[in-house]
Amino acid sequence: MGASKTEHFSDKQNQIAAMAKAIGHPARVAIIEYLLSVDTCICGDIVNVLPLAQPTVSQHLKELKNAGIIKGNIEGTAICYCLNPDALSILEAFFAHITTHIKNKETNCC
Amino acid sequence: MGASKTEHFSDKQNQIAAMAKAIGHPARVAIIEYLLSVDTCICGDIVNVLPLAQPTVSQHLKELKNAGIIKGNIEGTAICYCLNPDALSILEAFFAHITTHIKNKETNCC
DNA sequence: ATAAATTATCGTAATATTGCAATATTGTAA
DNA sequence: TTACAATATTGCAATATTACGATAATTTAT
Repeated sequence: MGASKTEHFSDKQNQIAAMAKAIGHPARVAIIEYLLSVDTCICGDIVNVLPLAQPTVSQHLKELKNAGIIKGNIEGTAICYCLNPDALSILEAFFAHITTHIKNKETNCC
Repeated sequence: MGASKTEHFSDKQNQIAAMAKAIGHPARVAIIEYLLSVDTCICGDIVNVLPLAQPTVSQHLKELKNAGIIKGNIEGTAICYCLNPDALSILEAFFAHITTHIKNKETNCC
């Protein structure tokens, strides 16, 4: 089939999955790391930094934006892309919750 | 094409992406949450908990295992699946690093 | 040995993703 | 207006993912 059965899972699970999926590509990890490293965040820079063609980068940016990981504002002839702290905080909390609770488990059998 | 250009990115970026990708499906988020909620972690339970057929669940477990998110041991007629603290710590550190550094940024322009 | 229970694998269909060339769109400058 | 620069969209080919029925493999119990 190829289509996920999202309706069978909770909103929270779908949200975490959608954001994780958006980060699940090395180019998009690279974009996130680049946006974190610069203060001014113009997309033109990103195209030059990544080893991908401009339409491909634009597509990756679109997916990150759809998932809420980044935000973008029109800024004249360029576009200002930035990380979205809210989305990344949700992911941080999710993984912090997991690692905290793993430690408290008695039977880590494997 | 459909094939990611993994060779153009760093090992670290590929590792983060591979793990995030593995979590990028609501069924696999549900599996992780379930493994976190129980002490004994037998796969039979998971099949009953998820709204998916047994082969599909088995496939999701395989992907989580390939990405290092979970570990599995043969346990008689069942298989004991557990979360892998090492992998989840890497992700936690990645997102903690991001959220920490976002706060320190001066120009969050969007 | 046989049967039952549990998980994995195979095969296949439907759909999604990745990547890029070509082209469109939008804003700036002359 | 026209030309230029930056980003988005379209269209397409190659590949990957998702899901499940059928079947295989493995272990336990009888």
